[in-house]
Amino acid sequence: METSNVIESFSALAQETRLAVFRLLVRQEPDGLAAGELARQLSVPHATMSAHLSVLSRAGLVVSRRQGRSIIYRANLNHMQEAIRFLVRDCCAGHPEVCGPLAESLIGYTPNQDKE
Amino acid sequence: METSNVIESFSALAQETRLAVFRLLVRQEPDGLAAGELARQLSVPHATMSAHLSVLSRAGLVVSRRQGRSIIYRANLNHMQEAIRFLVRDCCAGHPEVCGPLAESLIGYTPNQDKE
DNA sequence: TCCATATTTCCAAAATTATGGAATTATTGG
DNA sequence: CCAATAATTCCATAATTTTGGAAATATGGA
Repeated sequence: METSNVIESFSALAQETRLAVFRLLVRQEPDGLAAGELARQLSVPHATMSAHLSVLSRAGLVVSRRQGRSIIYRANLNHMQEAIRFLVRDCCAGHPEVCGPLAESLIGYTPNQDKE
Repeated sequence: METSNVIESFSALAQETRLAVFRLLVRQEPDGLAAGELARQLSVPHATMSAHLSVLSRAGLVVSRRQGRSIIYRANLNHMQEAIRFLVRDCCAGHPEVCGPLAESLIGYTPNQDKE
């Protein structure tokens, strides 16, 4: 992933509604959610939600497909994976004391822990 | 890490100069770099760099200490680690097909690979 | 075809962020 | 104390982002 896309992706997630949308879509995988349903669940006007979805979409963080009258949005987990990889590479570069614990926490990961 | 700080951190990194500053500081660990040196190396006016550093600092991504006339900035790797952990938790939640490969690439990490 | 539903596009106002010269605040050396 | 160096703060301008009502576009069913 090149830095211009990294910036676009961080910028997309650096907004309350959009971060909430992305997190919600991750939890809805692999089904996704319709645009209107996202607007309703997050109490955001249609036009505003549409603008946010287009930002997330341009960044590559979500993908959409039409299904009847609705447009279903899904989180693009591969893209997120690439973004994380970018951060890890820069962050760990020569600093295994950071990388190590991260890797451990990934290995020991169990889906049940959901605390902040 | 709470979502407000996550947003602040992403927002801080979602800007060309600031992302460059952070990456440079990671490579300079653990010595850090003076504010003026950062401005010079990245060809940014002092006042502008100072504003960017204060954004990174407020987000917790960098820390600073005075040394004589200079103020030395360092990357806060622990903070970055927390930010990555947040992403991974949301991204992997119930999706080991994403989490697994990430963990592998962390385990198999060697500092020499530096491709984009 | 006509109507209801789902979304997006248009557009303009409000809010936030970025920029950088000039002034101000610290620190060190003579 | 004074001059030089290093940074930050002040402040105004420019640029970008966010917001959401109203209009336009697309789809499916009667």
